[in-house]
Amino acid sequence: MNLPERPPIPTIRDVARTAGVSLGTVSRVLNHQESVKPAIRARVEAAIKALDYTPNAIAQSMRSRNTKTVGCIVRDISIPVLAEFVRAAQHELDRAGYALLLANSEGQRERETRFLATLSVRKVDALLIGQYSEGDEDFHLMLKALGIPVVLVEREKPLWAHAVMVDHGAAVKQATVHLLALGHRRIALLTGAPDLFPAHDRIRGYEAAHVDAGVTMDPALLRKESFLVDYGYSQTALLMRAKRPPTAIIAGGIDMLSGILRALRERGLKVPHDVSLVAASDSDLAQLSEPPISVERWDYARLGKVAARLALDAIAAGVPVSNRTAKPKRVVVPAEFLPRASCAAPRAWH
Amino acid sequence: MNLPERPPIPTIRDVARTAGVSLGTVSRVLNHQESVKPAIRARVEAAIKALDYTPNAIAQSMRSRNTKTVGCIVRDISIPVLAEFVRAAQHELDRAGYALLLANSEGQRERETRFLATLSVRKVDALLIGQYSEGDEDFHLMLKALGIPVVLVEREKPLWAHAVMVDHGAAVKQATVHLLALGHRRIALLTGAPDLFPAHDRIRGYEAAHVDAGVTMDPALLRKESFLVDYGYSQTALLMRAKRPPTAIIAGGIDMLSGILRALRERGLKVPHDVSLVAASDSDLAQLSEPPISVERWDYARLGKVAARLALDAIAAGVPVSNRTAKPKRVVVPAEFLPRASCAAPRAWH
DNA sequence: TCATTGAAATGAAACGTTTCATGGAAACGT
DNA sequence: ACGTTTCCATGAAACGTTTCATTTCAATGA
Repeated sequence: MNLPERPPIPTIRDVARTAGVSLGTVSRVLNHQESVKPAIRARVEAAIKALDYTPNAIAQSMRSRNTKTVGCIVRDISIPVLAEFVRAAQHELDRAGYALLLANSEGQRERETRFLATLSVRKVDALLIGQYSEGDEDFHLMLKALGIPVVLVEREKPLWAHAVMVDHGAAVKQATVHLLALGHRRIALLTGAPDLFPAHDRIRGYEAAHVDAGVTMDPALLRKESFLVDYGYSQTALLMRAKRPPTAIIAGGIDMLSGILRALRERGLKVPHDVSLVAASDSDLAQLSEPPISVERWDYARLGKVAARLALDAIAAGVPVSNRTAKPKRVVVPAEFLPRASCAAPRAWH
Repeated sequence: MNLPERPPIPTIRDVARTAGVSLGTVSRVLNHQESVKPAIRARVEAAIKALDYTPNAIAQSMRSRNTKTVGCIVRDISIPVLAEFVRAAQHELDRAGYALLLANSEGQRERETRFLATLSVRKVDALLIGQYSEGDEDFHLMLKALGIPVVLVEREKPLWAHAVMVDHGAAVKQATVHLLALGHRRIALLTGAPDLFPAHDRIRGYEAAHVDAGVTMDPALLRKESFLVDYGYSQTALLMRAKRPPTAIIAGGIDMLSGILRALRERGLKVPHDVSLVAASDSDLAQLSEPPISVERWDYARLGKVAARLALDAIAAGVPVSNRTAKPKRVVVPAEFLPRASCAAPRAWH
């Protein structure tokens, strides 16, 4: 019978006993590295080695009231740009000894709130989140109630939170300017609800370019209801079968490109012959399409790294909320328009 | 001065006091739901509501010695197939009240071992891992030392661990049969080191198809050193400039397609005119390429779901390792070959 | 030489749960 | 009415740390 008993995991108490010192001393050797005589320190370290002791992070968290863990809620980890974000954030957190607790909101408020509760219970030290909607005051209160630093990803509200965002406005403005210069006068922009930062920032760039060029916009070409790939598909299909279709389409959602391409293929439309195209993020698909697709591009990994750094800094700075000295930090990552063969003069000009 | 003091977070003790019962009773109301009189239960629940009490997960973990957390180490979360895996796993774990702690190994043994240590210290309840190398005995010992259920992802060793894998052998065999039937006699397979399951399983299918058809293989066409996209690029370039290039290429790495396409483009080679092509996973790129690329396909999300289920079941089953009654479970997710226009008869036959 | 100091080490008290050995009361059989 | 069982509820003891008020002890100054 007698099962091969797994030897009990040594505790700090065992270390203290082995080294012939007190608990407190061992603890000080482990952490603060404060005043402890070299001779004693050596004894303790020898005991640690001998027992192969590692501190129990749970017990440490229990007492010290921090978990060295950061939560992360993103819309969909399977979107390459977001995956890259998570990857970079995890890397940076890891370097600081922090772990990443991940969840997909799938763009659902209900999943977001549920996960917020989970994170609250688990006492994570900070939160990275790209929320479902920016306007929801109840949700802002829930965030505040967490009592931990919050770093918004591509969101501006609530105003008290830190945030990291991409300069979509600049990139889309460049793209629009480029298309206008090519002679396009009917440029469609497909993006999400304008209460979300990436949408209204893109719209801002889109409108600014038109205004600068003195070109009036057709409101029917500004589609602003969803970032999702299916929306890219359906709106492209809709627009291209309209009486006056656009001569160019700017995708304003990071994973919209495939939907748009599918819709165009199904109607037998050629890029850029029938319509010019700009995607909202670079990807293998954009690069290897025939022709290659122009894109809005930024440093995806940098976004994650910056978000992680904001979180770590805020944790280090201590009590964040309701401390009026601590101004929220806002970092805007630059973005640019990268023209490729998918943009050409509209057909009428040929 | 006086800062707006955040009201102290209520503990189980406060609940007990408010409800006028003992700690143990509250605990029983919260967990086991064992015998506790309806009247008392109601009092306790009222107190919980009144105080807006939520149990502290850290303290629970401390005492109950489980963290309701599962660790996950993957090569690269930014590879869509793996992202989908993680997403599905997280979803399934979440349904069971478990959180997912994520790390990228980036295919480096050093990062794997470091993260293993992190997970050990944090006392996760189980681990999902696609290791860097299968043969490493030291690493197997480290895994065993964790003392928790381990679910291998696309790996077979160590033998005592649970595992979930994809039936690459069957899919690649189908693909090879298809190509052979089209008349191809020089089919290249680009894959990873054969000590890793996805590589040797694919090789098995590749060889089986050749043997069945009585076609002898050219060992020079079997490239088995890496799953990485760069390897796809370099080997394609190499093979296509050889004296006797292959007439078909099978990608044996989930993110290799873009590298192969790039190499072909650079040499001005057309698919399927100059070379037929099969990718190792489906993707927007494969579907929207001109022509669409044939793929090995399986249910990516299912893989993650199954892995999570194996982990949860193993956790529920209790002490897993060194218990000879508990046989490791091995689940093979079916895969199939999906022919598209990228496969055609070799040029000589035209 | 003797108080005085400061540094170094100690021991006990938290942290917020779960669990377990008790205890008390109600319900039962005789 | 009395012992026995059953059912609920209790209170204290863990779990493995950190921290803080003490104690110890050697070094310092007068």
